[in-house]
Amino acid sequence: MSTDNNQVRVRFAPSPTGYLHVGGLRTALFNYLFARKEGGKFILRIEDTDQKRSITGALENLITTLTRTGLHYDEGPDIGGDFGPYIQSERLDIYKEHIQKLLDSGHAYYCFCDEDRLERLREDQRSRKIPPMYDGRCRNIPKEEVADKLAQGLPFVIRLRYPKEGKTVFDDIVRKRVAIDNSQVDDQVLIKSDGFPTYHFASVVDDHLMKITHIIRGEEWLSSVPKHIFMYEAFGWDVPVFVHLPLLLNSDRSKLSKRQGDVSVESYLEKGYLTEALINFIALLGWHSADDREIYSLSELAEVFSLDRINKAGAVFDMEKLNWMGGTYIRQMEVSYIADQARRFFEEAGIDISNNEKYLKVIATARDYVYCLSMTVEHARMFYDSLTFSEDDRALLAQEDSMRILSYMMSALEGRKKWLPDDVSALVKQAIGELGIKGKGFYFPLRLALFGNCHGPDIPTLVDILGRDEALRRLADAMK
RNA sequence: GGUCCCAUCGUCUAGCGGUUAGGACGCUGGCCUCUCACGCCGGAAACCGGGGUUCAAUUCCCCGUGGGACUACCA
Repeated sequence: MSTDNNQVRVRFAPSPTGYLHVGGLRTALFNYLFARKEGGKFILRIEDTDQKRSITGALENLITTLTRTGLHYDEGPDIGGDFGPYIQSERLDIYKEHIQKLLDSGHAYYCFCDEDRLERLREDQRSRKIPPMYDGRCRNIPKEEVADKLAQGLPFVIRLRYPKEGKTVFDDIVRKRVAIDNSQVDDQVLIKSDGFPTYHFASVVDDHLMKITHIIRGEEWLSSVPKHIFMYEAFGWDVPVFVHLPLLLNSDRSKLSKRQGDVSVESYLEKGYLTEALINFIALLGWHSADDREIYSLSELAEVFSLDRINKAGAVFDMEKLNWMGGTYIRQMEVSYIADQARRFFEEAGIDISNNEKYLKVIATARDYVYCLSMTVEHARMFYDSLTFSEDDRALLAQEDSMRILSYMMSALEGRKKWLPDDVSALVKQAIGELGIKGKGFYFPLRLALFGNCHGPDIPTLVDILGRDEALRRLADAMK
């Protein structure tokens, strides 16, 4: 597994919080697409440096979900790679080694302030309307005093000694040139009192060691870039290319959150949105090709994707359009593929689909009505469960014309064992002619008897799916 | 509050000085059809405001307004 020096290497670095956020999926997707487009490597790294938030099973779930969406990575915790380990909690020694360098060079310092003091400090600053920031109390403690406190076993954190003068100017592929005053940048905690690194420190160290060339992540990180650049330079490392993606938004334009609907990829998968549709939809949030085309497979996206067509403005996650795309995909894919994907939903619902020929026909019909696979079950029930009629339904079926239609159809169907759709079609025409009942007057009672609803597929399709015997049974039932 | 980012139909977006401002979702009219759905055809719908620059601004610059993000020993 050799890597040449200018090969693109990107990473998706989620923290295992229990589920994969759709915003995370978008970030993963753009990283994946860029890697594929450039013939580079896509790496999965787990950022589990917050012990308080670590959740058991979250890692496995994350990997399963990512794999299900087809975003296969080249290196990661479960498959390894040349730059592991790929889980930050397993890299503590590496961080320890690197923080010492920063300590030695004076780019970082020990801080013994406890959280109470920090909290009071922030409160005071807020009330005085000044930006809440560390006041630098421990910035210049003499070496001997530090050694003494350490020897006493006092709890400490390690902070970045960030310069307060000047400004940091950097380039971002999406934002172009960004300038931030150094006075606005805090002395970020790099190592927490539990010995774990914070995001800022761990990601800089890991991105360098893993030879990451492009950091593609959400816009919420934009304002912390100066801290990161400062660390790269303190270590004497090359600074990677930054690509800050526009945020995914709720319909009220706030950052997409759990409170306003489903944000977990799993929940969409559970409802049976096709991963192809979900990926395609997500790809169009913040990125667009030069032409008007909108339907792309994952591999097609990888061919046309480019960073310079990423938008700046946040994008509202619009369920209506997702649903449209879901339906479009379900109709566009092979029936057999949809049938395979939908199978588990039928099994969960306890519907016997062992008759595969029938099942395929049911799916072929149901897919015109749905945008996710779980919906096919509801549209298929009429073909499997026995029908129930409302009072109004009963009243319609009991009408004299209805009875004439049903008994006519019954005796006709009984007359022959094998009925092809064309034959049923001809029979229907004949019935209409002989009974002198046409249009809805004819079709509604008949469809109600066969399907349990006046609205739905045409009669030949219904008979074809049900089969002659079941159709007869239903006609008889409806006449009771 | 401070800093940073952003701004074309309701939503996702095309546009990179001169266009009847294009497409998609949704909405809507029609066609297909016994109905529903699918599908097809059409319609309404946008350049946040004010200054500049320019022969010419949706497009470039500035200010304003609005929205968002960040402002933790969370990521």
